[in-house]
Amino acid sequence: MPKQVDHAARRQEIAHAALRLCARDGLAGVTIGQVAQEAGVSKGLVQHYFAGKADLLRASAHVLREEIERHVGEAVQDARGPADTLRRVLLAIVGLGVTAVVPLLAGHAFLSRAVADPEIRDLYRAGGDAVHRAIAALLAASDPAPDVDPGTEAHALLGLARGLADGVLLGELGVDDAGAIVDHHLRRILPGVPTGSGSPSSQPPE
Amino acid sequence: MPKQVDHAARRQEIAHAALRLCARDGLAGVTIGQVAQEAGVSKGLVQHYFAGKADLLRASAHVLREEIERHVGEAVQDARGPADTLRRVLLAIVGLGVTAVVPLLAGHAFLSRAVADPEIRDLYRAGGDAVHRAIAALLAASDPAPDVDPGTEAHALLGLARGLADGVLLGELGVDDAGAIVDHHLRRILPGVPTGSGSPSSQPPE
DNA sequence: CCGTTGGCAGTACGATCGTATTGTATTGAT
DNA sequence: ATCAATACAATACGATCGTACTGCCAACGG
Repeated sequence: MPKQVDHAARRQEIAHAALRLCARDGLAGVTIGQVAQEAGVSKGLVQHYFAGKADLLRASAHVLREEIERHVGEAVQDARGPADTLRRVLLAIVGLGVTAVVPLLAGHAFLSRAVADPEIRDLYRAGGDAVHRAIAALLAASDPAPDVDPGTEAHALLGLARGLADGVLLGELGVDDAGAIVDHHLRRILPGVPTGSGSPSSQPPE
Repeated sequence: MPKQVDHAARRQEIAHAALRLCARDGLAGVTIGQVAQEAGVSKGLVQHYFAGKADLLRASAHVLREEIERHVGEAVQDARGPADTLRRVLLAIVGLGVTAVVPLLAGHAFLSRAVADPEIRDLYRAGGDAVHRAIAALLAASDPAPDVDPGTEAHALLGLARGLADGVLLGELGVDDAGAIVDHHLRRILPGVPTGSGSPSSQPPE
């Protein structure tokens, strides 16, 4: 047996390099050679770990999803109750516009590829549905206003967060502004919770 | 003098072909040759009308913006008052997910290019700001609830509409669902206006 | 201790890209 | 009628792409 390396880890490293390139130059800038250079390995090695460019792109899309889920998951880590969790999830999505520009940008780039690639499209759908279900469940557990339908409101919340993230990404508004909008919206549909104190996106006044 | 043709019109035709390709195959699928084939002209003609690929892409981005503005403009055409206009604008943006998939998809593809190309980035910023200002003005003229700040609420509205458009594009929800969400949101901040009757996106019951 | 297996780099090759160049047809002014 | 300018097509060319192929080195099993 030869030297053993962590196959999955190597694939992740290379996929990460691909995502970085994707965010920097767009999907068109993602070539095998560029990816190899960005990852600091040889072109041949990329071939060794990926069957082809399509395989690399698919793996990158998966890594991309995991990356975003990790970001959101970290933000939720020490939440106090479902309402706070919901708030943190939405703020995390909005915050992607600054804290995770690479995944967000790469996500947009891949969106145009989701048209041609059914697997990536399904990945998007599955990811979106999962977030939607999670938000709806969180919403239902936060004793919302009586006229709020969790499923519908979850779509509104998710849409709002995604749209605001894009706005932040383009520099149209700041993260704080977007966060305030989310909080304002949440306060309307969650009458019971207090005004969102202890913002998780900025450190408290110590 | 040689045969005279409408230079601008020819450029628009070719740019439109580029946008169609962009929506179908993503930005990576937009090559001079493919664009020429899609437009039904020779590769040399594309060169004749565009200084290079970058020029073609820039022009396509401009055409893309005009296309979206045209779509929204048509939806607003026979609106009754600022509140109705605002509603139609938002529904038009949301409706892009089905009625103008090509511009919307192409827009996403170009977004990743806006990172590398300052001109396209400025185009995005300018377009977003213009829509934001328009929405804020419409909002202020619709006698909103007293606790509504037009500028902030415009960001929320625009974000919501954009996010919902993406959701519609990905098939997460239908246009009608998204439209209902927009209406619901509008009803909350515009207490004076009646429930949005006469949906402009679907024909009335005759 | 050695051979086989897999990590890894380098090169080769056909296809395709963007662009430069050349050629031809057409039209309007002289 | 002729000339010049332009629309348009076709080809050529260098660069780069993705992929295939070859070779070397390291390390575990026997």
